[in-house]
Amino acid sequence: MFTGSASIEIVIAVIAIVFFIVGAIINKRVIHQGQQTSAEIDLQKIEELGLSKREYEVLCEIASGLSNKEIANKLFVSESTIKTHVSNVLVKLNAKRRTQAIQIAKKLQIIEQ
Amino acid sequence: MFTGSASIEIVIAVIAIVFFIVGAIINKRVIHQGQQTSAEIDLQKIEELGLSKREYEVLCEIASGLSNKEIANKLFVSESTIKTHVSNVLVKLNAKRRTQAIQIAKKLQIIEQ
DNA sequence: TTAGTACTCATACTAAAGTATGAATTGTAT
DNA sequence: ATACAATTCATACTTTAGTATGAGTACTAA
Repeated sequence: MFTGSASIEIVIAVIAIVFFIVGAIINKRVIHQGQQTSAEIDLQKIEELGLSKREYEVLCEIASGLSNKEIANKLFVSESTIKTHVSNVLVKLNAKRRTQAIQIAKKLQIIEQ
Repeated sequence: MFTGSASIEIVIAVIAIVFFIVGAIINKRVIHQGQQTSAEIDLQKIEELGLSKREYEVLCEIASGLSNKEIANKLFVSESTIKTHVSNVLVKLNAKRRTQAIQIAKKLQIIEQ
């Protein structure tokens, strides 16, 4: 009886430890995969903000440090078009400046860190 | 015997699942703590760039999305002083604009991501 | 077909950012 | 004491950024 209940406890302890470790390892792999593959951009939040495809493109170029003229050249449109997009982005992100828009976008996880 | 072994298996299964989850949770917390603590700002690179204490301060405020006037108010100096600092920061980081300075500073790991 | 949305562009403006120059002050190292 | 770096500030200027408004085009859903 003593030996029996003791062996059961050991078995349980071993199982507990093994699965504790397995859980930790699997969790680590999942997180690392997540870090490598997805930059974790919240696509849903982009839609919630009402950002159009083009506006989001412009936001990303702003975050990469480009001027309106440079963005215009890159996207093959006029600078005035970019200004329109930028203004819309600022309203939708509730930002006063493009630098603030970058910060807000990072916090909302809608652009790369 | 059937009921006995079955109940033991259930207990073992429950313990396995519980410790699997516990292992995963603890692992996640450890990782998150690690992300919080390590900001990994390259102080040496700041010196190499020749950024002064005040210039670096201004750079950080730029990155947080503030305007020159807002930075001036925060640091209790005139806007013209901030403009001087900003110009110096741009030269030292080899940036054309403040948005580009933010990007470069992030790549050099001299500001928070 | 029509209403709506997204994208485009222009013009005209105001505001903010950035440059250039010169200068005064302070603390520090030689 | 003096040279030096850092910080501060101003004035004048050019360049970007951002706002406001109106309008044309294209695509899509009702």
